[in-house]
Amino acid sequence: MDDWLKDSTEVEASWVTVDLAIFTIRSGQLMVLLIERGVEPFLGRPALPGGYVHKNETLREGALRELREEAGIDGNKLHLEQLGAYGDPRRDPRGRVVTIAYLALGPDLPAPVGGTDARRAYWAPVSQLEGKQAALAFDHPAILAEALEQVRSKLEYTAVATAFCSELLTLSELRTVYEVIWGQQLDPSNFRRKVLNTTGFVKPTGDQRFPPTGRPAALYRRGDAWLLNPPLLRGAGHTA
Amino acid sequence: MDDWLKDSTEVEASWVTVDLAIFTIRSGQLMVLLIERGVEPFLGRPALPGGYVHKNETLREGALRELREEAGIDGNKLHLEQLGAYGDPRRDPRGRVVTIAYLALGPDLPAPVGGTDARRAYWAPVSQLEGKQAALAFDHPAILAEALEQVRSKLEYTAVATAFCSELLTLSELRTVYEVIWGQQLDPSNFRRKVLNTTGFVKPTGDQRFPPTGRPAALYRRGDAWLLNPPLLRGAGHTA
DNA sequence: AGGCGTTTAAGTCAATGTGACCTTTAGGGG
DNA sequence: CCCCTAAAGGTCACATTGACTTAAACGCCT
Repeated sequence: MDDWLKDSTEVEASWVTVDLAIFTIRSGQLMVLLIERGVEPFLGRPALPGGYVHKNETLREGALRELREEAGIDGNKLHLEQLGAYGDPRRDPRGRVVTIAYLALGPDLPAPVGGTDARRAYWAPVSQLEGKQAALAFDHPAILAEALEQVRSKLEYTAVATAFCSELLTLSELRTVYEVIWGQQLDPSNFRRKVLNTTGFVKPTGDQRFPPTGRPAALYRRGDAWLLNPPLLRGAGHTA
Repeated sequence: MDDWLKDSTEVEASWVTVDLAIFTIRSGQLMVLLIERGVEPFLGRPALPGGYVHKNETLREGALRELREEAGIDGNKLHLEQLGAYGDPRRDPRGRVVTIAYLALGPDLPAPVGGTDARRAYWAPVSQLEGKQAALAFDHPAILAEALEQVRSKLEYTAVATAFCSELLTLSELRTVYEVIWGQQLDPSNFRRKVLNTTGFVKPTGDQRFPPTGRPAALYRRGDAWLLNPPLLRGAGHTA
């Protein structure tokens, strides 16, 4: 943090980028936004969207800008949190590039518009990716893996699952979020009891939503609570 | 992540540093290692130890090196994990400096030797600091606050508490770690039951330690488990 | 209108985990 | 030998959980 070393040959300036792991749920699957790289290195390879941090913006502002530029997504409507920094000196063949990975979660997001420096952008099912992650450019396989574990873990002890739902949500929708991301069935009755007994997880609106068939579902909004106490642990689930 | 912008005036290279929040428990208190800055900016002000990342090292290697250089601590003996990146363009008056904060935890560590670029290094009780954090240089008050919350939170659902104990530990010592960091008394009996029922938290050695007075305590080592399932939640505690 | 399938909502019950509290055991020192 | 202290082990009421059952509210079909 001091400049006694700035002139030493051991220290060099770095390029700083942000990379985004953007997740959503579409057609019952957990999807991540990928781009097909339009420039070297890794030309043509799939990668997480991202780009250089500009001069006068914070890291978060940079992430929000890339979200808009590369995916055409308005960041105000989704959850954005920092995942971590990746700075292996050999992670980018062009030289030292430190990237700050961000995790973004949103409700069923629109098909992304092609980014500025990407041939195209598209939603990729995470399930299809977890085997052949080696296809991703740079150290993005590792970033994606950490992002996934972060999401799965945060579902347990925070109310982050509501970020995957629109403003008005039913308990079934919320349960489906857990089921899709954890890849495991949950007992609807026990899930309902758990969520409603956790003060501040969701708050009732009084309105209802009428599904194509079956009893109407009560509509809720996100509550004020962020930490779930006690947490909603995975495991057990439904043996069905 | 692409170089179509490298020449634009909107992008600039950055200095990348690591900062360390090193915690230990000394004389029944949670302590954090601070240095007194020997150079501008913030000369004379307390700060977290840290420094520039060198050319051919990873971020983690840089953190381990600073740990050695500024605090004289061998990083192999303590727990080191990344906390996050701090990159507000105004966080350092000299220009854009992105810092990667690391969290280090260790058993009762030696009095630190004066660092290379610091007037002196010393252990500061966290309790005395939480009020007047504004005294710290840069955005270190925010980094320290996040580090503290990270530690308090990780005690709940990981076995990280053992990082504060030496290789051989008693259940009382482990409980004291929780009590000091959470600032709350725990019931010894319930704590024992909880820890011993969590497979892999600690494993018995068969040996004993003889306190100055009272029944000898069984000695344990760290177990293989990292995630506690179910977690050991704060709250309740001992109403004594 | 009445029965049916479907989805949400609500209730039951045994097993488990937790918090509060008490008793026993194993040392050292007077 | 008794007392003090800290560790270890036990008890009991209560809350939470997982598995399962039952009731309610819709659309649809005949």
